[in-house]
Amino acid sequence: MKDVITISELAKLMQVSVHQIRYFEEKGVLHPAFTGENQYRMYGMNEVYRLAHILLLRKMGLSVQVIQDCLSHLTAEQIMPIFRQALTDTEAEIRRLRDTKHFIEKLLEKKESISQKSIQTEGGAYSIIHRDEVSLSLWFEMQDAESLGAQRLVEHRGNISNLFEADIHYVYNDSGTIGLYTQEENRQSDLILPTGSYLSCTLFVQNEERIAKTIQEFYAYAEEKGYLCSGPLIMVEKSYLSLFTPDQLHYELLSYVSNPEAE
DNA sequence: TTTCTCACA
DNA sequence: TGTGAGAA
Repeated sequence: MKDVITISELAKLMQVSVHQIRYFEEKGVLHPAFTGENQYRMYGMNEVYRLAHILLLRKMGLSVQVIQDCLSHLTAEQIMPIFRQALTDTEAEIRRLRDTKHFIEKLLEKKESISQKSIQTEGGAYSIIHRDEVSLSLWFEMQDAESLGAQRLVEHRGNISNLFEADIHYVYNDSGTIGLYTQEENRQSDLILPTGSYLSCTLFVQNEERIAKTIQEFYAYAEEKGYLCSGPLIMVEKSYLSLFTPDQLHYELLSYVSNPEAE
């Protein structure tokens, strides 16, 4: 009696699916020790080790084709660069996951900080906040808020990575144009928002038409409270916050205030 | 239970 | 690179 096991026993032993074992066979990397009269595949210790190796290499991200090469004809010298590449790819994957982790942390942080915001009015939640210096790079300029469409995004794509994952700053210039700025690491700085106090209004709106009205209300509020606003009006779009309320757009209006102690 | 095949993500 | 379903 030969010391062999069936495919389902092998699958259970190595914690893979029966399907997967047959798939490896189809690709030529793992063959049964022999096939019984009933056409059942039977596997021995050699195959157990072979499968263990295959699974290790799969874990390293190698394709089944490359695994086949490694386990058949390649020399140790030929295998080394393949493993070095696997290391490089793994490091890239770790960076990607770390970025995703940072994004999720930021998401939760922002959500919580907004929930705690003060003075709720009809138009939005107003507060005076301190902001550290922010360096922005110009993405592109447009004539008015309505001219931002999908076509426009496609035109200017490429200049920017991870669109909509980061804050997008709309800066209203005196000339009437609107500059779209992003906060990109190691890019040239086109606009510096100085450190200091800002009047902030966070708003969640169903449609964009509401925004123009809110901007008026924003300045009316500042005047009523006696705040001296200077510099351009900045509107920060936080599209990722819509993950919490998909039917609403999330913005923060900001204006530098030179007398935060007013009121 | 296992095999094979086809469709599908 | 696998998975799911169905028939034998």
